[in-house]
Amino acid sequence: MVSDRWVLHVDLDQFIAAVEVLRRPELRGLPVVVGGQGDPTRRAVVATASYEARAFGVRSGIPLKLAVKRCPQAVFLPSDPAAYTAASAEVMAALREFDAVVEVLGWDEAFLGVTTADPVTLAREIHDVVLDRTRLHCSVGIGDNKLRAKLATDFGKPQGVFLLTAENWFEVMGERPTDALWGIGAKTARKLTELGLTTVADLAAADPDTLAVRMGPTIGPWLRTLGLGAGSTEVSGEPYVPRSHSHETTFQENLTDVEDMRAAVVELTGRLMAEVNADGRPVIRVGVKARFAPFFTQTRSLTLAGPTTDQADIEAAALVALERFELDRPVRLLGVRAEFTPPPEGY
DNA sequence: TCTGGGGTCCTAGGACCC
DNA sequence: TCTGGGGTCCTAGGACCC
Repeated sequence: MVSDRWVLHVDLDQFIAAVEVLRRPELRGLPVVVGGQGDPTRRAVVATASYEARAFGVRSGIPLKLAVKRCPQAVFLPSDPAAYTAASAEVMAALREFDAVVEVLGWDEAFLGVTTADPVTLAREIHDVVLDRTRLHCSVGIGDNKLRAKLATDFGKPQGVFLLTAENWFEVMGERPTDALWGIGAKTARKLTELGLTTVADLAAADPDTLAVRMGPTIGPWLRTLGLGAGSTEVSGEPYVPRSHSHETTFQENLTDVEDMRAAVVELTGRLMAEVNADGRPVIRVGVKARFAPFFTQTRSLTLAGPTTDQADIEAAALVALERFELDRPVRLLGVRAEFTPPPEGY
């Protein structure tokens, strides 16, 4: 019999830009670029660009300095995480109105595990309810597993619905490059090309043992399952248990004075402790990240003598890690990370 | 043009122990 | 004498995602 269980992937359209336009209606229809402090002369990258700005080649992740070159008339706005968190909560509340298991993936996306004979109609209802409750548009991907649902969403954008299953997998995805898959980026795609695997269909037909030798015993065979469109169907509504927290900052001017670096690490640790204390779980490991000029990143980390939430212990560990770098080079970024004890099995 | 910030998971080498 | 094998922990780095 045909199962009526489906995975839906809901993804808000240009979420951050859309939230900004909601509170500044005069910006509707204009190229809007959100990122950093909203100052395109500073070191920062684009968080989200409106569709109007994307038409000029402005995309997430590019430096603001490049964005302003490509689209000088764009409106640049500072990133306001609190506003996006609040809007996200409204979206997730709207999704929970449905008879579905909701697994939140980020500010602007979630999986829904549903049972229905008509997933397309349900997907349209989800769009309409989210729009009604939040005035934000979304797209919905429908799949017979999470991977296919996630990939389907992009074909539905904007404001659309797309269905991707075992039935149409190779028709839709077969001739696309491997990095169209969720989990394959530029580096892996290049390695696969060296193995003669350029398309999703190539990857699906590849020898798992060859992949294991070249890509690793776990990742190699897993890559082939991606090519086949296989994936988990388990949508979990369990509350998320973070494995770590971190804070990092890129300096507008590189630091060269070690005392300034120590002060930055102490400041970052202080901010980190606010979240550690909010979580109330002990820290077992502390790491420091340094990015040296021109753009070279290293990490140093250490396991604490025992699990602790003591700020002095954690700060001391961060400073020990900092001293393990060669600090006679200009530093453009410092970060501090705290790792918690792993959650018990089942999370 | 000069490259953010917050995360997750995997790999691999060396230390250490039996 | 110059040589094992397995298991686990620690650490650094890589890749990916939003």
